[in-house]
Amino acid sequence: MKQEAETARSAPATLWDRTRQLASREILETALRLFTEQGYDETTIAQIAREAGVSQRTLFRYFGTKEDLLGGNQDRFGQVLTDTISELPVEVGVWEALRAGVAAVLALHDSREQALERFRLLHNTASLRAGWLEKRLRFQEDLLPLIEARMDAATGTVGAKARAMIATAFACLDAASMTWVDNDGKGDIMDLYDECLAAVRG
Amino acid sequence: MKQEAETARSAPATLWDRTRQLASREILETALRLFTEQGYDETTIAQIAREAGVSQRTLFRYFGTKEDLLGGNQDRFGQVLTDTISELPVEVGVWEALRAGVAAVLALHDSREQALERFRLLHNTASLRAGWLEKRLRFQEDLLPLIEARMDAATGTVGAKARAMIATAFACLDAASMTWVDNDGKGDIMDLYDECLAAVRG
DNA sequence: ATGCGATTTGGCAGTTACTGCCAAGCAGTC
DNA sequence: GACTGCTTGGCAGTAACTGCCAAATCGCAT
Repeated sequence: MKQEAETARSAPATLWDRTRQLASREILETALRLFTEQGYDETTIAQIAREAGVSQRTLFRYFGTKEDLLGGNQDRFGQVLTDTISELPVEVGVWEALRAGVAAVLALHDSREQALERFRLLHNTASLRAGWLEKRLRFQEDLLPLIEARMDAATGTVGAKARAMIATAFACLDAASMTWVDNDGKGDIMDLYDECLAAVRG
Repeated sequence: MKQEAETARSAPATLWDRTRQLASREILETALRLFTEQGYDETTIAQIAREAGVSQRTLFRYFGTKEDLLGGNQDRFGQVLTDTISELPVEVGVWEALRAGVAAVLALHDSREQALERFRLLHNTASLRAGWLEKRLRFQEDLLPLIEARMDAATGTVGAKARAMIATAFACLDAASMTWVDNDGKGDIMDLYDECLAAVRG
């Protein structure tokens, strides 16, 4: 759980780790292929396991839930988000900080095409949307102290305001990515984000 | 599906309907009691059915999913939301319209205590939050045309901006209700909502 | 009140995601 | 080559949910 740092590319140490890595990739690719081919809900774990050549039990050991099979492990998003913002100097305002966080997360995708495919899958599958929104809510809560620190703690309900601002940033990201998908990936998401935020802030 | 209008209080027509109504209430109350007593995830359908004196199969015929057992059928929220906003004159601005919609939905709760209990359950149960957020997203999409109509269609990406504004309103409602629950229901939610929106649009 | 037709109910089996348990297999070490 | 220990696979079980069929129940006409 710890040695899979950044160095894992060239020194797989033991054969075991190498096999693990291989199996992991095989499963992930199979899953993603099937998801895009026939849809998320229509693809069963049994099918993925069968086509990837492993048992269901093993599959669940690699990826705890069906959602984890989407790849680009989403817990990392939260990590990058908080890291990015916490590394910013305190002089940076709330909105700039949030924008930087959003940009950092978006930069995590390998390619424009991959991002588009993921967003499309996400926006078109109810069960996925639900899980994603829930996970994101947790990220928002993690961000709370970081954002509160950048507000003048004069007035009383700082928590509520900070929550609202964070949630608004994500709301703009949602609106931007939805529109982006609707336009088949034309233009830049961050531009759309800025446009959305501008519309909200009057 | 149609005769359960507003008149159903005193004229249950046939015995069947009366029995149905009774069973429905019995199931709902049992479910809500168990949910608040031992938590949503820890309560099984089997237990609810057993304690309500019906078979699981029948329970699922009354309420299609476990979430439906929360009561205050949430599809009605979306209805009230769109109805309220669509009945407003076009001169009313976007933010006022959204505020009116939010207020109307909040007014749907029977009592402050009931609202508090529901919000508490919602905010403390991950699986419920996920489902609720998803459902809400659909409401937001339904609202889109209504809100777009109130914007000057001058600039290009009206859809994105409208989505962002709608989502922001809900974001503020979220922040407000969360804070409200944290404070054990002290104060008025709409006041918190206004505060949040002010902070965002600051 | 009796019987008929329509509806509701309950039980049973099956599906899907997911977990615990235990035995068999295989990498790495001596 | 035998031993140690991680990994794997199979099996059973759970929880939400659905389809199917037979039995109980209701409403109504006779």
